[in-house]
Amino acid sequence: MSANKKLTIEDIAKKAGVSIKTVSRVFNNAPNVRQQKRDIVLGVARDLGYQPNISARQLASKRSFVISHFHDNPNTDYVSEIYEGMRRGCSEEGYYAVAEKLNPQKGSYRQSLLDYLLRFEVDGLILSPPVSDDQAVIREIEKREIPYALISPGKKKKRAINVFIDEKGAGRSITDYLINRGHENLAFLSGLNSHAASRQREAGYWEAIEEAQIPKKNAVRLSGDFSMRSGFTAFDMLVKKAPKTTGIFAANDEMAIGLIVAALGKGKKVPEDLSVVGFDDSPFARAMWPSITSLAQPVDEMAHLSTKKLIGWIHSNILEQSRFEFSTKIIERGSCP
Amino acid sequence: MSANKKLTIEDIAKKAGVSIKTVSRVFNNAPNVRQQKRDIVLGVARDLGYQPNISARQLASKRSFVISHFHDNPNTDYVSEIYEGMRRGCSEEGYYAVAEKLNPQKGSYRQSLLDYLLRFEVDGLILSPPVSDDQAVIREIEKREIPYALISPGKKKKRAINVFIDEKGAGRSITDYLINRGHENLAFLSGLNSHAASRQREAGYWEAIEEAQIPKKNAVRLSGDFSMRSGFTAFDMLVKKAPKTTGIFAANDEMAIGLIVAALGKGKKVPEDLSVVGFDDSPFARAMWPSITSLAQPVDEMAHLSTKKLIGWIHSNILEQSRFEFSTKIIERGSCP
DNA sequence: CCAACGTTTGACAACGTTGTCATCTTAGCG
DNA sequence: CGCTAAGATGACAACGTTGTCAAACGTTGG
Repeated sequence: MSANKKLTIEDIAKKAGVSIKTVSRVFNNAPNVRQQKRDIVLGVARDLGYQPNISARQLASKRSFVISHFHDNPNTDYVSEIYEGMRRGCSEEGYYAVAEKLNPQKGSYRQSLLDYLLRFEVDGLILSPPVSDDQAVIREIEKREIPYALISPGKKKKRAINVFIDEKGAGRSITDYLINRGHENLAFLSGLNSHAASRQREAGYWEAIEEAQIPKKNAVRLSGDFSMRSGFTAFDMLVKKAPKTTGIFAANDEMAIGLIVAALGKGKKVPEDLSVVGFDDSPFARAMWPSITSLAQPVDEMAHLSTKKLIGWIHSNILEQSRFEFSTKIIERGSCP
Repeated sequence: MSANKKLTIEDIAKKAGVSIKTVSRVFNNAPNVRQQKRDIVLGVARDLGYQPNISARQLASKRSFVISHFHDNPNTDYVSEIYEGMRRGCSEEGYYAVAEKLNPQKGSYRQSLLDYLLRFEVDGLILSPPVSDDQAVIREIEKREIPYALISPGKKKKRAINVFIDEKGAGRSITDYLINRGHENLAFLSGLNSHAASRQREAGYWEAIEEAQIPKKNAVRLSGDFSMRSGFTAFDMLVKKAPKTTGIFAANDEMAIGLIVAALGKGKKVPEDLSVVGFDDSPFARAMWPSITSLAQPVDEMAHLSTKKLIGWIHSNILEQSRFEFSTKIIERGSCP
């Protein structure tokens, strides 16, 4: 239990009656070790509480055991959920998780990524939106043959691990959710059009509208940019363009909050006069009052899986499966019960 | 410029005409190296673009070159600002920055910290509220003689680096700010009483009230818990207890938002009927509409300084100065212009 | 001018792993 | 039953740095 002294591979080897190299093989899941010995070594290691020394590994193997997450996303909740999933995956495999915020000024942004790759020799990379859609960055990574994973990419890449949700399906299910609750006049509040995800969510919206045979004139699209403020101003637009609207699907929670605040300010009641569904299930969706019904994606799980698969790829040097789809869930709350 | 090959200490030694040990001494700022040689070595290293290999250092010196930030704070904006400041400081000094979220279930929380310390052998620790106020945790750290820094601790510790703002002074200046704008009926919306910072901010509030000779009956205290929802419900309390109030000081931005949303819902205008000042200058203070006047603390700078001083302490094994106070600034925005 | 001491320098052995390559087993096959 | 090839194992040299200790170099005071 208590690890007083520093254990080395040699202690394990001695106690297990094998050479240090065999112990090394076991810990690296190397082939050509008899199952019997493998079990003995693992048993001894567990009993003594042995953990391989990361530095020595790095030095001898010339690998860094560092996985880095590149992002350029002002949404710190999203980013830290990814970090948490990564950290879990890394710590299970004896890797370090590092997060690097890219300088948002275009131009220098790519340069800083390249500098970073040069300096730290990472073993694997995880990219999340919007970096996961930057083809120039991806090209550089592929040129260097660094294994990488894309979280929610607009375009799935063949030589990468792609982890994503069915954005269009999610858009459909939110819209269906509103329709099932009797709303006949709907609005979609879009995010930045440059985000592929927002466009896909919108496609799902229209698909659901069509399928439910709701007249096109009873469904509108408001354009936003993912910011709270754009949700706030979208409300004025809504009043002007489609005052009869009762059900709103916002492409993220922040816009939903902005819109709700604007509506409350104008004396509308939420959800009685206006029902709103958000996207992302951010902490604010919970904290807000009224709390916000929102579609949750399992970001933590997505990051965790990316990490594990990435490490698998690094170890085996083989990319076995490149696409992993996750399912989503609508969390019912006050803004659209 | 371009680093094609891996440079080692040996390359530098050869080119500078000294032994590798001397190069090592230069890079570790070790004493007893003639200034002349020091300059030569540094010059050669700069020309060739040499960076010491972290893993080899770790292995030989038995230091980990890892600084870890322990937190248990749901406010991801705050946490990621700390991480960013740390990361900057670490990368300047060739250290790794790692963030570890403690399991918030009491009980297991301390155990997981201890497990972590055992497993990863960090060189230094940074604690932020509320962990920075957990005396049991601090005791364990001191027992192990690991250099550590406290960000905004309730109690400053002698054998630690303490980095903080003048919470009481900040409370005073917000209150003065409201008074200077002509408000004669004020309210303070408190955070959790267990947070020392909230109590200190409140002390500043009362001090300013007293000094401005505002009758005690024109100043109230509403109790909240830092959550948006508690701000929302505080508004009802305000209407009941002190309907004439026009100036509000909320102990954080989330409560300010909750209160504003409630006020807007009841037909009050912000800032015309009700002026609100928040605390923390969180991203939501900017994003909200109306945007929120808030007191900003330089969290990033505080984390950066902590990191640098911590590394200095680790290197010299001497804690030179233990207290660093930062100044704050009120960012004027829509909710109290 | 020399002894005595502090300052500077370097040779070489750690540090705890993995890579390489040689050797020893084992299983399969004629 | 012997031979071969593949599989399993181990000895030992990397990996790039710092720690240790001894040697060389300066400086000071007598």
